[in-house]
Amino acid sequence: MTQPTICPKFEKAISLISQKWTALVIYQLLLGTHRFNEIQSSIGISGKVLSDRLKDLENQGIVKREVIPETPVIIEYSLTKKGRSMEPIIRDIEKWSQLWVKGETELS
Amino acid sequence: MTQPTICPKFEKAISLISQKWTALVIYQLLLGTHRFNEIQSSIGISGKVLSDRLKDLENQGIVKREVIPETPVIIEYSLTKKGRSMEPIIRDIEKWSQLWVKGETELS
DNA sequence: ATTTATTAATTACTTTATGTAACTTAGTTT
DNA sequence: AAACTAAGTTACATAAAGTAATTAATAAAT
Repeated sequence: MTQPTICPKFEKAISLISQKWTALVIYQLLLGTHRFNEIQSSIGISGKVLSDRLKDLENQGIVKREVIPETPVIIEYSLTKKGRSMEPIIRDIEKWSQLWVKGETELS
Repeated sequence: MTQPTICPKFEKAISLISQKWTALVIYQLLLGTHRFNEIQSSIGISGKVLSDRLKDLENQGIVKREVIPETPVIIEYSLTKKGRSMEPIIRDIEKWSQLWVKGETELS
C-alpha cells in the first residue's frame, strides 16, 4: 500500500511558513521597506535569528536587500514580487485569528 | 517612540502555524478522520512529536480525539469546526506553492 | 586624536525543540 | 506462551532558537 506522497512544492511552502519568525518578518515587510533594527524591534526577534531569516528569504527570492551608500550605510529590506504574493496567506491567518483565537483576557 | 505592537490574537495564530508539523497535520485531517499511525506514515512525523502536536491541537479545540471502544481500541482524530475553519489558510499556501515554489528538478 | 555612538551584523554559550530508536500496555492471533 | 498491532512514552542525541557580549565601519563629540 503506497502512501499518497505529499506534493514537494507544497511541502517546501509549508516548511517555509512553519519556520519560526518567517511569517512575522514577511508581515512586517508587507507594511513597507524596513531596516534591520526596525524589523528587530517591531517583532521582537533577536539579531542572530533575524540575520538568518533574512538570508534565507533573500536566497529564496522573497526579500530584497538593498545597500544604500549613505554615510553611515543604510540597509533596506523589502519584499520582492514573490514575497508580496504571500500576502493572501498572511491576511487569511489574520482573519482567522480575529474570528477564532481567544484574546488574553477572554475566558473559555 | 512607541512601537505599534502586534495584535496578540494574530501572534497566537502565527505561532500556531509556525510550529513545525502543525500545518501538515491539519492538512492531513482536512482529508478526513485519521488514526495515529495513519497520520504518522502519511506525513513522516515521529510518534513523539505527533503525540505532542495532537495534544496541543486538542487543547486548542482544533482537533477532536475520539476513542472507539472496539477491541482493540481505535483512536480517531478529526478536525473540529475551528480546525476546518483553517482550510482557507492551507489552501492559500497550496495555491501559492504551485505558482511560486520551484520543484526539485527545475533549474533557476 | 581619542572616546563615544550607531547600524548591521557575528560569535560564544545556554536553553528549547525536534529526531531516533527502544520500550510499554492492552488486547489478539498463532 | 510467543509474537503482533496500535497508540503512545521514555531516554538520549542533534538541531534550532534565545541571550548577551563583541565587531567593523563610519560619524559625532570632547
